[in-house]
Amino acid sequence: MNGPKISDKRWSVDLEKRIQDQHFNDGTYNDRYRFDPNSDREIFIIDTPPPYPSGTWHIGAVAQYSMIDVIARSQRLLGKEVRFPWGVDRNGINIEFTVEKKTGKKMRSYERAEFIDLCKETIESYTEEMRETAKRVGLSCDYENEYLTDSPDYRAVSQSIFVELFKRGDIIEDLRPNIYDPVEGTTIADAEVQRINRNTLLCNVIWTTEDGEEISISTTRPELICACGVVVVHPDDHRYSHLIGKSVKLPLPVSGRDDFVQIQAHPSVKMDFGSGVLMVCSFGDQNDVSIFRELSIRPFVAIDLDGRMTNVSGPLSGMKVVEARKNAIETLQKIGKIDSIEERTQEIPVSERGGNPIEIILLKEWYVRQTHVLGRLSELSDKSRFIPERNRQFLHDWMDGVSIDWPISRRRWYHTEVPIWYSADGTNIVVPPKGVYVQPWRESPPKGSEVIDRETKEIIGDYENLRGQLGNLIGEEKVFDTWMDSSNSNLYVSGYLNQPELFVRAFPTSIRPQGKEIVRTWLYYSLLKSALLLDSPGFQNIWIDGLGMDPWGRKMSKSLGNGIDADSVLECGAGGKTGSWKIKGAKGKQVTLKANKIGSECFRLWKACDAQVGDDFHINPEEIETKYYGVLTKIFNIARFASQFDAPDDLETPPVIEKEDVWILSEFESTLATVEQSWENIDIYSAAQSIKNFGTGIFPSHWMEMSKTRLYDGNSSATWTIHRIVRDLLSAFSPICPFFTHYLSSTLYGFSAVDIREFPRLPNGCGNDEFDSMRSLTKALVKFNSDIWKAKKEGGDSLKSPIKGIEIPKEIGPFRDSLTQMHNIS
RNA sequence: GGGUCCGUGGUCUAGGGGUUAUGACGUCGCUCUUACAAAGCGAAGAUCGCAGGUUCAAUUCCUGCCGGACCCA
Repeated sequence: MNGPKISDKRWSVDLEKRIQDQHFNDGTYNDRYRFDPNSDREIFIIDTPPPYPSGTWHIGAVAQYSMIDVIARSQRLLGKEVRFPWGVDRNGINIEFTVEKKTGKKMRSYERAEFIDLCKETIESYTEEMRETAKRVGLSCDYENEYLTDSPDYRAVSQSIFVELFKRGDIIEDLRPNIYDPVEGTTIADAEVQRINRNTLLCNVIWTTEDGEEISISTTRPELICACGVVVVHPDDHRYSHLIGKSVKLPLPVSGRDDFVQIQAHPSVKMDFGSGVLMVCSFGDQNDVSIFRELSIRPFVAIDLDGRMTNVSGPLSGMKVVEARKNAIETLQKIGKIDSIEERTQEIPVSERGGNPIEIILLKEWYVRQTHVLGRLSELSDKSRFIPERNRQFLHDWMDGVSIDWPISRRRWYHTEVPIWYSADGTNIVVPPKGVYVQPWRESPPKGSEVIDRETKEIIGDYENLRGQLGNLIGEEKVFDTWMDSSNSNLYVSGYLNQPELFVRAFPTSIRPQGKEIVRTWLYYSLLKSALLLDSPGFQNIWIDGLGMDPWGRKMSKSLGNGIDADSVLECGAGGKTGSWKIKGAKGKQVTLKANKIGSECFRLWKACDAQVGDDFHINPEEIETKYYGVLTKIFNIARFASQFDAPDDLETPPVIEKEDVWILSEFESTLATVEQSWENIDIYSAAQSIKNFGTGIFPSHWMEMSKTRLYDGNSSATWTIHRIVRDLLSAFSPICPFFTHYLSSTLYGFSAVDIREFPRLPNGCGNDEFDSMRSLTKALVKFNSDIWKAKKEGGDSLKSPIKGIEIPKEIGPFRDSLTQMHNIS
């Protein structure tokens, strides 16, 4: 017996940072966490969500990533060969907006190449910050093999998948009404539309029928009267049944079209909205689009790509939509066609990224066909396990609502290019070969490209041979929706195209961890890709976590002012610096939260212990500290206590084990079994709870107190037991607190808990046959100890003071000597 | 309007048809015991949102309502 091997008196954030520095810089990092695709072990690939760098990393997101790391480390602990990739999603309109904002110039005022360079530079600096935070929170990713979605490598895979799907006919080009953001000048997908409440003017406009009857039609979009193709009423609405079949005159002047439209019946009309008569315009909203399609009415293009009114609107032509609306109302008022105007709040669709009211515009775009595979997709997704199971519903809800194909082309720049060239006459197209990244807007097709008939999709031949017949090629200028790239992540990390041998072993990808808010996009599109390309489920496990909320249960957001920066929590307590957060609450209240020390280990422990997967979790730094820092202190001190007794050389072969130790070993074995099963089930919460309960509960409070005398006497059974338990407990705990357990296990046992590749279980010879009967004594033992503690407390005695007249219950008789000494019973 | 989840001591939370409902934080009291006061031990504190129903038995299952959060239309 010596002094404790651990010099630090307690766990601290500074110690944590020292360990981290060493961990990342002593040259062992890559060996530890590298993925070996040729390993004989079971392959476990994690489709890490590639984060989008935007300056600050939200604490809720970091919490989620730290749990993905727990999954990675726990699977390694179970002996699997884990690929935990570090990818960064860098395509997209976000970074374009950032650059526009920073420079004060809109994208289209730049040369395309120059703008792309600016985006790349800007996003690189954000990416660097993000890497640091990832390391700080302990993500054991393969940083050496980082992938970036805007790299030629990754984009080549995206483009190859596009070409593959195009050849199969699953990607088509078509002129269809599309959701369009006129301010940013690009098409967007259904999934990118958001609804916000806004005050609008509902105008009741007077229209006159061919018979001279006046009817009132309510609309919030009078500027679209010029695009009206039909006026509809509900078939059951007796007020208007006599009008069905009649014509009605448009109340505003138009040009180049008939100014009468027919009145028809349609069940989609809400009888109690306004007057119950509805004008249907191309393309006012999704309902308008479907009525046009249903009644096969020829659409009028009323709004152009710049968001201006076209010729059909007569005097409004050339005006922006908002201006045209104002003008239309004025005109209608002047000619006495306004019955009334009321202000009301209305939900209007806006683009998620730009926040601009969207329009529906007829455009030629590229689409991934999806409506035809929804049934199959649903079947395939049933083969994936959802964690938690109930979150499967989010996917089904979204799939139930999918009714149109996915438009994947965008009129932006910092994205993957649609890899297509058109022949001069437009009848043929050229596509690049597999695995080559191309930028058709500024380069010619590379060697190995193919010429395909644009209509039949038949392959005509090699570009090299046919180039003379194609005329001057026109490169496609459009790019992919970013989801088109990110929805390939699981294919990419599982080796699709680049590592075919691995891909056979590794697909479907072991696990997709993600937040529930992107089920309709990232998850859905990924599953769609796997279904179309491979007719396969895509994932074995889909782990869907809840969202990080503020301490009052509201979503954290910039606009609410209730966000918490990740670094402020991770660095809280480093160098003596404390943390303080001003958070806006409901009704203008503001609260200041304070904490002295948190750091990554405490933060991870909190997230692992505090909420079941799938539940939204409240983030309150004060609570993280008060509830979980003490747990680290406790376990730290247990290890420190153990370290003063020399560990037996052989922790594999038990000596003769005494009753007290058989008892705690039986409890420990049961804990280990639960933890192993929980790690197998990807159930972080249960694993964390079991470890915490054992490690801060009966082990120190009951067994250690009961065994102190024997430990100080150098009893071999007690010494073996304490070291075996501490050693294995640290291993089992290492996925949650890797730096903490790394430090303690290295100091005590000369190896790191994070390197264990076989889940620890107790050997034979620990009295295993008696485990069940011993474990049944726990309740009585705990009760006996509590009673004595209580009695001493009530008598005002200290715990070490002697106590008389205590009868040790028969069933815990085997522990008589230990208990007598522990409580100083005389 | 639809979906999902939630409503359990002051706060957060576990559980789940059947003894005195789990744990944590906070509160209070005691204790510096050869690991730990940035700790330990103990105590008080809950008609398990409301109203019905099923059942021998409901906090748990069902229905409705109320309240909250998120997602979607």
